[in-house]
Amino acid sequence: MVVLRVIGDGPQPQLRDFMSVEDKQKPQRNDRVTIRTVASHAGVSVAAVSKVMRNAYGVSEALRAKVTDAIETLGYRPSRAARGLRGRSFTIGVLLIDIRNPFLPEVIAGVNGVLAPSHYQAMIGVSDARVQLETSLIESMIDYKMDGLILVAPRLPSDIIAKFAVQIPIVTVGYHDAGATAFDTVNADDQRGAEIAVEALLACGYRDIEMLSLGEREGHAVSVVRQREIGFRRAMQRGGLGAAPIGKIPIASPRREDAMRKFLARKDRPRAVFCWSDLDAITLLSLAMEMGVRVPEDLAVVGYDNSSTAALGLVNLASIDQSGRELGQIATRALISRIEGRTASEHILQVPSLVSRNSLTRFKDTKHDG
Amino acid sequence: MVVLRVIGDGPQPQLRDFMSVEDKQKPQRNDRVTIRTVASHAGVSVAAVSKVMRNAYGVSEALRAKVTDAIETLGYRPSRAARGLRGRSFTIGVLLIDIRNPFLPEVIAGVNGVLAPSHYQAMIGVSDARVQLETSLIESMIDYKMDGLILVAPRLPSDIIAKFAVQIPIVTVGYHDAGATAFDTVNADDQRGAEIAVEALLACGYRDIEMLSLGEREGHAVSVVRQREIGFRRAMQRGGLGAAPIGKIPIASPRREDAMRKFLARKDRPRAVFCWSDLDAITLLSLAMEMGVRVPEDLAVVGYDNSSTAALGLVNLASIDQSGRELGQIATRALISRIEGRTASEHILQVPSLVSRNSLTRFKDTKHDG
DNA sequence: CGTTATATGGAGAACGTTCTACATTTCATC
DNA sequence: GATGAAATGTAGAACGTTCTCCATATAACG
Repeated sequence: MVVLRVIGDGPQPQLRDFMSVEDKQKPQRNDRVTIRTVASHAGVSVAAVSKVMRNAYGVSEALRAKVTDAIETLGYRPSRAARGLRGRSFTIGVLLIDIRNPFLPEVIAGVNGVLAPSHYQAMIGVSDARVQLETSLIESMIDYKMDGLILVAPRLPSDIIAKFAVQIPIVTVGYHDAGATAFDTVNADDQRGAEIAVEALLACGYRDIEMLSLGEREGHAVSVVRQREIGFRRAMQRGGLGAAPIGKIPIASPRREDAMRKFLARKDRPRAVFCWSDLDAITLLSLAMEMGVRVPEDLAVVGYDNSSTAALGLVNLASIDQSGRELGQIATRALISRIEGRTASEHILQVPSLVSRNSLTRFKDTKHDG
Repeated sequence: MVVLRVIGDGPQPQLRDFMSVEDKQKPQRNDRVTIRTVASHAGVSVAAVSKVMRNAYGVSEALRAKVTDAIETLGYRPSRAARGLRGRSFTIGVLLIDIRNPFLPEVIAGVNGVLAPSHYQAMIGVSDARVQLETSLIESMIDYKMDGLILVAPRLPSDIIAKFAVQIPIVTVGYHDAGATAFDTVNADDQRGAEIAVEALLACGYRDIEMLSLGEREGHAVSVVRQREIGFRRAMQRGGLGAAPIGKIPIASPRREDAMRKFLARKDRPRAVFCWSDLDAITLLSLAMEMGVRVPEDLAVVGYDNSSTAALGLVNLASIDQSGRELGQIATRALISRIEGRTASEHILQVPSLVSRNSLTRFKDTKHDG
């Protein structure tokens, strides 16, 4: 019985009440190979098989061979759920906010690369940037008996993360709290990254430089946005340019482009801009083209993230590369280390680098008044 | 004890033998509220609390109130791992191949949107497009006792998916096997999408049209690539243009751009091209710009996916929109329906639409020889 | 061979929940 | 009040694995 439906429009099938699980329970899968099957096949006890699986002390080579042979013959795979109930589930949870963050594919690739040779598996949960949703997702991961969590650019306050870290090992990526004692942080040095951007602009001869940052909701010093602002100010001061003007792009979507258009339309628009993230920098480039602002002749632009879109010939955005892949790798190793018992916190900063492209070339004094 | 490390380069901490879990086991968390705590607090049995949690038959309002009150007072959250061992874990696994697929953020948003009001949680696993890795990830999800799986653009043969579908409810997205009886398929009508692209090109006056598709590894009729080719051929024939030339972009990365450059450099290059996916269409636009091929004057381009990058002013790619969000929603509802007991398979096709942009405008006979 | 130390494998309970069977209570009818 | 049907709440076992304790076997030494 096959149903083929074509949907152009029309009503969607109604989703029934989720809580009514009375009518049909999980069908019984009676053919699963369990630890009992293996023990029986190998002629040993269940506890012996478990000892072999856990690489526990007190297993002879003869027993190990018998059990391993039975496992291979039967194709036994332990239930992660059952394992997690008493021991380890060999699962690492990764929490992502905003799956479109250009950073993320690389981080995930880094995580998966480190875990690939192991028995660990990464499971990803995607949340919106709301404290309640993030909290709920972390709780679900704990309820799942995952062995540890990597939180990527979490928006939660430090004290809430610390409360969770009492329950489960946690490593954060893209979260600057070097004072945290209950969890680890792994970051690109976002201050240094912004400094590098400014230094590159200065080296190309620009002096009239501003930063475009993100609006007020990202108020905490732990956020990458604030860190990049700090670095921007420091590099501007160090470059002898006392003033360090920072414009804010509102978080609310319909007004972001308005703010960028206003920036581009300014009579006193600077000659160079460091934008806090590629996502916004690329939008800025698009609007600049639309409004007849030439990049880099009228406005040099440096972004942050070195996203794959930035590298497109059509976009050609100079950008700070924070190597998400390496951050993912480092975070994963740190988490495994925590799972294995380390309690002293570690805070790791990786130095970013600039990838230069056509949005940033040598400054030319090509005044275009009006 | 805080450790702060800055990494520019240098050796990474060595990852210890994962199988040696002897030295340190999961720290005991003795303060977790369990079903026993709730039962004790409410003065009822464990089974009573379980019945309330499962919304099972045979629960009085008085008992329900007592238990619900205790649950709220204690902040009880059931262990998903323990639940999955006998009943449902209320978890849906989503398997993604290639996290950069422009389709995916929308699909995930659709899935999460449907699940948000429920007790279900989506957990995502990311795999490379290799049968062994995909298989291993699906097995892990089964071992985790997830209630069902959504496979997004899987590369596995149908019979392997069917074998898994005996063990766990499965819905596929972006996988055209309308004959499958063991699992559901939810797709954009990729044939129709390609037809729409060709029809739009014809309507704009183009007659010299080719398709750029993906190379031979995507050989199965279930793949979206083949489906788009079928639609292309049909629409070309229907438009009275018998020949339906389809060029192939190799899968291997360094040679993809070579193939596109060769296409762009052809003396007999067509006046319009339908590209199988935005990812390659956007690269084609970049190379066209670099090689002085004007879009759309020399070459009109239509992509597929309506990715967010296609919408950028800098890119401005006309593209077929398959509404990943809706596909995610439909797939999720279908999966819940399967989890609740439906065994008859369903195959759902959603009609895509064209989003027109500057890469596709009215054909003008502006011959530029040489 | 006897003694001591160490290694090994298994019994039984734990982990946190769901499921089944059924004793008891409640409700409706005469 | 008696009878029968339906509703209710609980006891005990199951789910699949890990952990702890300890009886026994093995190895080393005098």
